[in-house]
Amino acid sequence: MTLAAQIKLATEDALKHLFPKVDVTDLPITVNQTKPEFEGDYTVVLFPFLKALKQKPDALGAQLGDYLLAKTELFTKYEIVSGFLNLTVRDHYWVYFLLNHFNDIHFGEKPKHDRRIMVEYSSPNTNKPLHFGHLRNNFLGSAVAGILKANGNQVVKANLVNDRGIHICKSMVAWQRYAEGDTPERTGIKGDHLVGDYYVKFNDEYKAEVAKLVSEGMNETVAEKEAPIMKEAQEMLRRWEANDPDIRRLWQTMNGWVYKGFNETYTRLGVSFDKMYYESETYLLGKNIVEQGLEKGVLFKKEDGSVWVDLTEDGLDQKLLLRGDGTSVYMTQDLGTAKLKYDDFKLDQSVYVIGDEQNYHMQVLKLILHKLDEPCADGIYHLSYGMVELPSGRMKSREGTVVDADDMIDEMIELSKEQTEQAGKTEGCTQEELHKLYETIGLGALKFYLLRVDPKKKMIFDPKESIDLHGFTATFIQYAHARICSILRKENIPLLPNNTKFQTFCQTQPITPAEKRLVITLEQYPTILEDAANEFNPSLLCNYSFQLAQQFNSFYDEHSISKAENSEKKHLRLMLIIMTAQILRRAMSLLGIKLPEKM
RNA sequence: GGUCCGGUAGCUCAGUUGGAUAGAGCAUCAGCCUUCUAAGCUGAGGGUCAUUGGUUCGAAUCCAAUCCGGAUCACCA
Repeated sequence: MTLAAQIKLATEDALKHLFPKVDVTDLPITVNQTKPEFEGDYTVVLFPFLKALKQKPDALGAQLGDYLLAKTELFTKYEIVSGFLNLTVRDHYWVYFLLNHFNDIHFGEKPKHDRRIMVEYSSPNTNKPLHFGHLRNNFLGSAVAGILKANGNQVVKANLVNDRGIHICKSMVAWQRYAEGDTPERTGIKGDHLVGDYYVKFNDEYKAEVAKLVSEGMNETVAEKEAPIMKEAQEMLRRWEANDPDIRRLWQTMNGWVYKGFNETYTRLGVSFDKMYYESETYLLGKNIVEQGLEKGVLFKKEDGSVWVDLTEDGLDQKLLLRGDGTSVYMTQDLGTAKLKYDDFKLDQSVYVIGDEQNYHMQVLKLILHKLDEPCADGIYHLSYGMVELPSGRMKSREGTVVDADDMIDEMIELSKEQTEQAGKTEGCTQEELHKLYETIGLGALKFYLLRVDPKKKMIFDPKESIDLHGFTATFIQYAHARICSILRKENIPLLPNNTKFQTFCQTQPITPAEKRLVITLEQYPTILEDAANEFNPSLLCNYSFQLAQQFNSFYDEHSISKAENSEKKHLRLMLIIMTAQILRRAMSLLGIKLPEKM
């Protein structure tokens, strides 16, 4: 149990004993870290108790403080400052905390239990390469999966690939028309980029054809439907759905190129999946659910035969689920896929990492499943994140303003190379080591940059101002870690200290403020890790790790480890930095960020 | 128009189950490498927490209204 939680319990216990006639169970007990300008480590806020207990702050604080001092071993003294009870924690506590945990690799993590959670993320379209916005999605999904796993959950990482539909046919049509048989092998272009180029080509051509028709006097909306290349794409979709072997073969070939490209990118990003779903295999699902809904009377049919759900009672509109001709819409297949996932893995929770533009869609999805009494409904959670925008506004592939994911990775690695060389840190390293280091720093910076802000906030990225490698960055954390490793390389670590000597030691020689700040932060890691899982929010780990690294740097500046005053002090400090490095490494690894031993 | 999300330092963001004088990073300025890695440390300046009202011992945080920005409300996916 964390210290804050212990203090809370002790306070509750104290109130019960001191005021046996008052029901104190509902009183809110707030335990905070004491502000640096006051003496003490943790603070109990007294105000909420005053009315119920009919007490003055000073009197109550004194009673509480005396009780806590007498009944627990935790504190050495207390101070009451205008309604706040500031408690000073015994140095013993911190020393024993370190002794117990400094070498525990899984500190803060929970043992495995059988709650099953699926995290669906990435979910690319196979008509174009991944862009900057996809990076946020991939890092978020991957990080959340890691965080949930560290909290003991059984996690299934899933990717639902959008591999069919009119947009895919557009790339195919353009390739048929203009590529003259070009392949990734022949052109040397990465498969997803090659296909993406033809998607762009389609749009250019389409625009030209529409313009031509309009110049010939056709109404624009009509022209948009009549453009020959669009009709070709629609015809191709019909043939695809009718299982035309030629079209299916082309489709498989081109998707194969894209997957090869995606896999290269995924490997570089360090993201992976346990289960792949393909829309070409799921897009017909959901009809039976709709039919059952009709039988139950939850859904209704209109005159033209189309099937709807009425959500007006929930403050929403009516929503179409099957067209008049019996074909599905997007929502229909999502209903089916939700059930499929649930049946495949017996999920307790199903997390969808999808942009906030689909908030409404996800709300409706969950609502409909509830109305249909589908057991998968309860577990659905939409991890909604804001778009990554450019200073000029949203990225638009048609206007060529997208920042390509592969380019971005290359740029970050190049940037870290420049900065490493500039800092003169390349000496004594092999080319291979340096290559690895640049990748670690570049990718780390990219991931941290995208994960450090609250997922639900949209973020603005200015490509002209490259991502910083100073301050609140992965580089800062990596650097602190490398410094620790450097010390540990030079020091022999006596793993079993003499306990009695240690006890005398920490009674006679108090730990310093810098040491205490560091160990207090170490002690809070379990709480942060748990919060990150509860809120599906990796940015909590970014903030925490940065704070920890910052505190290590101050500590490092103030105290020498190798030249500590005596061997006990040295040992204490070694435990401190070993544990710091370990937590940094674990926390960052959950986010997919590696920490080098030298940089 | 309905619904949802956001508005905190020049910029990017923490802080929102109500707690002490609102915090970081970047940028600006001033210091610190003969000493375990200066990608670092220490300090300074910088705020009407969008606005107004309410709730109370106490509000950036809760409630109401207003203003600004964004998303969404398709027989598209």
